[in-house]
Amino acid sequence: MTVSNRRGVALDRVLELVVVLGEDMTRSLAVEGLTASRAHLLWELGRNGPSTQRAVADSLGVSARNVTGLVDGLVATRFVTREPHPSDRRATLVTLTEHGMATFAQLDRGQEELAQLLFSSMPAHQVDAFVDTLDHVLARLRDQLPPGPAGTR
Amino acid sequence: MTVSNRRGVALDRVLELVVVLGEDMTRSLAVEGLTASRAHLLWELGRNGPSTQRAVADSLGVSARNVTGLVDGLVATRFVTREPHPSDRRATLVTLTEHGMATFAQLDRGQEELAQLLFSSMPAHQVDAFVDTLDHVLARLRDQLPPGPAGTR
DNA sequence: TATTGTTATACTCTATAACTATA
DNA sequence: TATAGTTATAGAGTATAACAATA
Repeated sequence: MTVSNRRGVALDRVLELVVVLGEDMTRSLAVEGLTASRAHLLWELGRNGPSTQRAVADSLGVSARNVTGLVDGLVATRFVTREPHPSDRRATLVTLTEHGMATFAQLDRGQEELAQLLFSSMPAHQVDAFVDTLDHVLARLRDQLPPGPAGTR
Repeated sequence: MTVSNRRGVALDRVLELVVVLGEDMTRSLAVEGLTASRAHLLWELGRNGPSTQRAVADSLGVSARNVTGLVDGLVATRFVTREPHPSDRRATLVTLTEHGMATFAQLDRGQEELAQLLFSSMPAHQVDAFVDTLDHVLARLRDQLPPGPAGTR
């Protein structure tokens, strides 16, 4: 441990959680044939329905060019299709295929299962206290952050 | 929120923390002229001292080829140098420059400051309870994980 | 023979800038 | 004139495989 006091230990644990959770999700997604970025896009489509690439770029907080590449990849792997926009011939509506919708549902179920795995054996009051502490930490982080644009969500 | 119950909320907060903390660290590192991967390498050197690329590859859990590239980048930006290994002429010792050492010290200080920012206004018992909960969550995640190699730390 | 690090090659994610088609 | 999405170009991170130098 680099920081030896109580608060340093807390931060160390948080950073460890970031690493372990990231590895866990990357592994799960790879099984579905997805990368983290593509899964994020798929997730937005599952929540918002068919979307223009512009809307996707804004919600993910990445460049339009990047979205072109991500959609190319998801089209090649049959998760989404590009459909014509009904009223704007410049735009395309990125749309989940059956496979894409099924995968979205599966990711959603996986998240529920993960929540159960992590917290099911914990008493409600402890979960609530944990959430309160996380809210506190998130508020501190946001206070420090620049008021810039940054991807929503 | 996709999961509406108490435990789903807890997981949502954790995932949010992962995102926000990741953005915060990426921003801080960019100021120093580092990427996350290069900072990770620099961190290992700061903790372990001069190391062969093979040792670095093992501690980061990445390929030897990747380390060649990361070290190339850190050499170009003057954070490290490649020094001959005293007894093995195949190997190089990746070594922090003065600038690299100063940057490592600064990252270390930054982590302490972050710990203070996040937890200083919190009573000790709450910090302890938070750490206990994180330990519980980490244990659950590890139980589920494959016993594979994976990068340490 | 085995190991260290490189070159060769390839894929993903990311960005900016220039350009086409359409609003 | 402004917007949606593509092509062109570029850099970082990642990987495997083949290879050279050395152990």
